[in-house]
Amino acid sequence: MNKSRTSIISVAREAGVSLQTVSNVLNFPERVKPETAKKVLKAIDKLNYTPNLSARRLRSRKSSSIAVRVDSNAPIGKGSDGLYSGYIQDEFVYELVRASEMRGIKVFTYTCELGENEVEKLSKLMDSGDVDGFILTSTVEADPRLKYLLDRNVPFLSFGRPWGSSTEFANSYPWIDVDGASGTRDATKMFWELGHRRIGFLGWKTNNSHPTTPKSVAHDRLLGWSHAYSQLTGVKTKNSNRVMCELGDETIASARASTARLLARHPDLEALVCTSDTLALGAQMELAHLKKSIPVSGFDNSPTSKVFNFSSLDQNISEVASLALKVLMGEEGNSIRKISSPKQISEPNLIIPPRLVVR
Amino acid sequence: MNKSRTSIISVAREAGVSLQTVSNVLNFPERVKPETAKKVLKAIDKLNYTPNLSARRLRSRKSSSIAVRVDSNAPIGKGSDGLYSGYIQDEFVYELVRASEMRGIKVFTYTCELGENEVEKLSKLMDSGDVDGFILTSTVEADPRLKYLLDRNVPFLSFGRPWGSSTEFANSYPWIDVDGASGTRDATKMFWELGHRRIGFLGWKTNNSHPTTPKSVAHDRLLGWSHAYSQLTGVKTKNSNRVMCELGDETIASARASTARLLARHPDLEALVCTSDTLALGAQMELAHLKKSIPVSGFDNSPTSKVFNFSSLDQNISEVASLALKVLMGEEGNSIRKISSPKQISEPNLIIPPRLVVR
DNA sequence: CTGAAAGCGCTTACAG
DNA sequence: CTGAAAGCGCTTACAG
Repeated sequence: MNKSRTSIISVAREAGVSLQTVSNVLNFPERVKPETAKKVLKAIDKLNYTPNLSARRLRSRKSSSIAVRVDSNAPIGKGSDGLYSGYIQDEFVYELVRASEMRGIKVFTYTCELGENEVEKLSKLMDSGDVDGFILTSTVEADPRLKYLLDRNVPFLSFGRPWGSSTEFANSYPWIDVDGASGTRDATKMFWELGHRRIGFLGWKTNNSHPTTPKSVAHDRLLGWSHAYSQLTGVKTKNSNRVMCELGDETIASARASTARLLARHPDLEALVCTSDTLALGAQMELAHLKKSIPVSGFDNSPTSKVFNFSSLDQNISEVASLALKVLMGEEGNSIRKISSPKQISEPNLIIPPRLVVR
Repeated sequence: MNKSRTSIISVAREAGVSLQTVSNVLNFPERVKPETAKKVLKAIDKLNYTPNLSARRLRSRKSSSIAVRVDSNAPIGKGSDGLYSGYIQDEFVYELVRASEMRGIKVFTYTCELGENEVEKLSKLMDSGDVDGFILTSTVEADPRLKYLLDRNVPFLSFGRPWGSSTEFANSYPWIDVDGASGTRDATKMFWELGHRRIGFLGWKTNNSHPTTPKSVAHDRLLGWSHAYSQLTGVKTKNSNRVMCELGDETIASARASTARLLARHPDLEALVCTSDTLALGAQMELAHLKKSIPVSGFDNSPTSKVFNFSSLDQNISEVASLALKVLMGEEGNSIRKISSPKQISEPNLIIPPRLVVR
């Protein structure tokens, strides 16, 4: 275990240079003459030297670390509104850790159970010097985390846009999100191009009465189908679409009931765009039960969609994760930059279209 | 942002004591007179002081942190043998982080894609002083991680016992696991007590020809049903059980085919114990297709089992996680202890029986 | 039980 | 481009 004794001093001695030169090779290679650097790197390799990151963090006053919350999938209806499946959440954490490794930063995880004060946890993580910023998921309107982070000018990014406009933070913080409308639009067009003409929609309940700007994930995905279908059929009346659409809960049972109702009204239905893989599975089951064979599409491209072989929309979580870090850290490098003026965020770039996977 | 300037010095000044006393209050409260401690705590509270953990780690030479790998669920057949579902893996990470918070330690996450050298990553994490130990999942025979960790005397624990006996590490490292046999036994007994007499089994393929000691997760769960059913029926011949059993892959399609074959041979089947929730779902679907109504049970108590309303076996991941830390850190405290003699591990305590959830 | 000093291993000014 | 000094904020010996 003499490795733990290998410090920058031994490397400097081995290479015949000063401590500072070794430090420069590690942190500012461009400041060091190539041949000197080579000597140092050789010594590092020979001694199998790894910098002590606590010392580095203490002195440099930056942790090169971020924190992300991990949630349990055990309770049904987790997260802000129970709409995001655990699959996406867990993939996001994985891709975030992966992207962070490529950027040379570390990811701390923390949890927050019902009733716990998450702001206090964020605050401790910051004040202890362990993290330089946060990645938020499942934000809600007037989220106390947003207020805390904005007030203290703590760098962060939210995966998920601010829905609703009543919140004071509506467009004042950095976020990245997946373009739900673009996804259901693509699915609708795909079915149309395959020759299907009666294309229905299965979605989640939403309280909004069809304004043009989406007010929730549920509404966003509904609008994608609605607009695309109106455009394709040339029928502009909202109601004509509405009757080909059923909204319910994120459960198999709800999806089956919705599908049954939809087919009762429209026995000539030819395809079904669904807001989630769960709903698509429910629809597929009900269709099988009714001996009908029409294609369905889901959302998330989860293992479920692969196993049950229906088309789905891949959220490109890997790209979302690396873009998240780009917002936090800039084009490259491994420093989390202070966000002094959130208004600089170029929002149009932060809505990622999902990728249609046809099956 | 003057909070970042709040150091132990300001606290000491505020409380009118020396630095060391403040440090003692934080780390060894028993060494400090109660009234002194009270003064100090008051000052800490007033100044909203949070210790700088990098400084603490640097000086004390311990990180009070562990690392765990996070995996993607995107590829089908992930992990060592594709048997553990992503659900359990992700729940385990969540529960581990949760348990760690209660112990006052932090959890770093890292990833490892195919072809990457995981040992190198472990080594960097240790040598940088960022972690004191590891939690391993999905270990395989002759796992290079085991060799590295054992050789270097790095504290670690594996979630998952060492299957197979050919490995040189077979019983020489600390692990914790779920008792698969106990689970399928309980499910079998439950069906028996409900009055069912012809209880079949759906499992994963296994290469082992029924020795008495289980050689894999697949085999372990098979034996649980097999032994319990023999005992209940009084029939000791292995073959009589064997014919009520079908083994295949962890897919819906395989489960449906197995179920169809089983029912063809045994039209009088009354219940079906399955090795996983996926298999149970497949069985349930095939049974519905054949208009049969017999109960099935699965394994993991995943959301799938809840949604499709069949009995399942909860792996008690929360308990597994806190026991994992107990192995690493002892009964209480927040220090990861060096494992000098692995033989001390009391293995019988490390197999956790799953909890049968009847639906 | 409490205090003054040393030092963990780096990086950051500051000189040359 | 390189070097000698200072110091990040703690905890750990070591005295009293």
